[in-house]
Amino acid sequence: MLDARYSMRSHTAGSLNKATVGETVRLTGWVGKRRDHGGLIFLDLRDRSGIVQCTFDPDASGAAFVVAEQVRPEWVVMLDGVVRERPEGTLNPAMPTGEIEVIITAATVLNRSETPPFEIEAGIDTDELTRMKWRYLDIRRPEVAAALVLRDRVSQRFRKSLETRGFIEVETPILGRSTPEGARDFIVPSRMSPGKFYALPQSPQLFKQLLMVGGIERYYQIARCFRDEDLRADRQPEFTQIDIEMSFVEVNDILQMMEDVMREIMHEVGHDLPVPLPRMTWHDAMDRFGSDRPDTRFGLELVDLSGVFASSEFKVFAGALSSGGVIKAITATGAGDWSRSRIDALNQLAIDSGAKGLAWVAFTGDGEVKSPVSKFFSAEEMEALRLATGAKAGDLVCMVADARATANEVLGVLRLRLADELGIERTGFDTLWVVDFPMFKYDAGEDRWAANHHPFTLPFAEHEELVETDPGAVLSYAYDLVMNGLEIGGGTLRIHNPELQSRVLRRLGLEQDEITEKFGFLIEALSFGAPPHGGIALGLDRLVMLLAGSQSIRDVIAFPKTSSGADPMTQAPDVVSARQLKDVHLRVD
RNA sequence: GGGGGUGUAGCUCAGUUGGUUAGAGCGCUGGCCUGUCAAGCCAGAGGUCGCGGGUUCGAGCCCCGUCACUCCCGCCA
Repeated sequence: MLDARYSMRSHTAGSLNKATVGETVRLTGWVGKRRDHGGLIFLDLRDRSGIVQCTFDPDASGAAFVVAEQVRPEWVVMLDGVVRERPEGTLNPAMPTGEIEVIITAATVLNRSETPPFEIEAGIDTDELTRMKWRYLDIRRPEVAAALVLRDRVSQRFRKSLETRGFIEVETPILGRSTPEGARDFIVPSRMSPGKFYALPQSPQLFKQLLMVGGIERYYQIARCFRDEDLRADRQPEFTQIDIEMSFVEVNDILQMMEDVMREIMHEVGHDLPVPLPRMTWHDAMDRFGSDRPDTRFGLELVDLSGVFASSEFKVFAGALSSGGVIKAITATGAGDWSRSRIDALNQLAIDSGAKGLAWVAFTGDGEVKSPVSKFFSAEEMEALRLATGAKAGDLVCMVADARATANEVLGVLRLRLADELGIERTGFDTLWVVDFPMFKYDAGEDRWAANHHPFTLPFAEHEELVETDPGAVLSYAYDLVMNGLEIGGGTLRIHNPELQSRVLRRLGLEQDEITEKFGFLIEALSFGAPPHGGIALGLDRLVMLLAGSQSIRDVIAFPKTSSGADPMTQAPDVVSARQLKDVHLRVD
């Protein structure tokens, strides 16, 4: 809370209310709106705490009145005056300070201001580029400042909650080494080691594990992370993780700790989080929602129709089933009378998402059945389809016949689109765990197995031997925290056995000498009595974005970057001098 | 790397089939005004129509290229 200590002011603007009526105050801040009535001037004074109306009456001070005539928006002023109740009929209930005003007796201009490129007030609709170019002006706007305050409260509460549970904050290096796997690294040339480079951390993953080997037992850090990948509304090249690691724990310990901490965070900012949170296996999430970060605030769940069409004459269905695939469906309640072009758009979305096409049956409001494929269905199959999907008149059944993973993913994309188009309202903070992720996923493009979370994830003990023989079947002690269909955190138990760690790295296609070269320090550390350990990292930006009700993490970052990774204010990135390049032994084309 | 959207006054936008001097609201400047809070009234200033090229008698509008912003796919352990 901003207060008047250590400052030129006696009070903050937002602190004035009926209780301070009669007090003589000195305020400092920025000039907002000015309403000049000729013989009387109203001026909104804004500081971080809020806005208060200051009234300039020549009868109170002729000199102050002259100043008020001259000041313009965003000038910085110091105002002396007396708080008083507003006259009958001039109260402003829309303003927190709307019951009072300050009659100004002396006014000092501390600094002048150019006319700002956009108006400094809530609710403006200005291009983000303009706002970013003068971000310091944007930050003066109450809603931007409020987002930063919210972010501060969340991180402060995190610190407090973790500190009271015996965690200590430890800083880890920003200049680290590049390791294979994961995102593209931001790299930093080394002056003292010609031709060699540091990498900025994608996360403090290995260092926090080494802190566990170091016996710290409970660590956390509000850590900046860097990934040189393309941006999105919820992705910036640098972002902040609440990074946590614990020793001597099982999955349940970490999830319970996180739930307790999350409940305290949410409480801090005025929301209830009922714990324990629901837990859903990755397999169930994919099967029911077609996503590993399901938004469970609405239904439209996926239904398996493989049984219904087990002996289908329809070649597309029969073919999918005979090659080990499935027929799955989603019932769009209320879409039965959609136009053909609207359904065609869904079909295109399905194709773009990897399906060969969308088979659909529309049950129109007046009891008709429209479908390009129903002619291939028997009456019994049609009836079974109705039963299995629960489709009624006015509903649209969308079906995908494909490999299970493809069918799930396509319908998962479709499900979200349908929710949008059907106007399904999604409010609140829908929070759950998705657990038991597969250890590996097959990268068809590179024809190799990749880590699903990261290469340090502990596989299920009973699946260890499958690492070599059937990697796709290996499940792992990995978990994601999902809120409103967004991954806001994720973690794993870690491998603490050096042999197992080497086996996993080999599975990922690394040669032994490469493992020794790039991960030798880790394997060696594990060989010196590494405790069982695990942890989690929360995306602070995304969490605060959701809490702020924003659509973009740029809204909750003080100085964000554009989608091309540039900062329009400082013009970063920029060229450097020939001398700087020479120092770090680089030549640029 | 690919796809969609956007780019006209400081800001948000309109701009017809290609046709005279490119408009509006807000903001800004000046004037009037003692209870406004989106103050009001009057007057005024303000334009590289993102940039480059092309078609045309003539381009904000059509074509080609390019840049920027934004959303999405790829990518993001």
